[in-house]
Amino acid sequence: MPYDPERHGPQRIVGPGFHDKVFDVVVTVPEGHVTTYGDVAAALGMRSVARKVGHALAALPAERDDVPWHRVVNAQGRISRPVESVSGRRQCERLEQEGIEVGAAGRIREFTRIRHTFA
DNA sequence: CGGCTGACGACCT
DNA sequence: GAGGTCGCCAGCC
Repeated sequence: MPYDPERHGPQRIVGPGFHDKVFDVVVTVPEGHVTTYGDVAAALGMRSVARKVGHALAALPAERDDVPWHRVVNAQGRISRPVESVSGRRQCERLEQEGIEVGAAGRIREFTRIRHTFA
């Protein structure tokens, strides 16, 4: 069982430290492009924390709607959530909204071409 | 303080 | 390509 406000109390609004750094990096991903959890982690100087990048985005507060979380996918060029899930469908929508096509099983079309790296 | 948990990734069959 | 294994480590109990 993941987070349950009924049992664990109010959710932390703004994640300290690491979460904010993740958000700062993701904000720089240009529209029409995508990046990966691993690339974001590498941009932070910690290639090994790709999983934590995902965790940080999962905890993205609603008021941080300036963060283009939907442009972050996994290294296989797929969205890392079931397409049938609520967040999965919303990610597909927002991607296609800016011209990025999402194929079966959440596969990003032209992934290698539109992939953004932080050089 | 110690254990658990993953919006992951690299490797191997 | 499609699975399974193992390592990773910041937050949260």
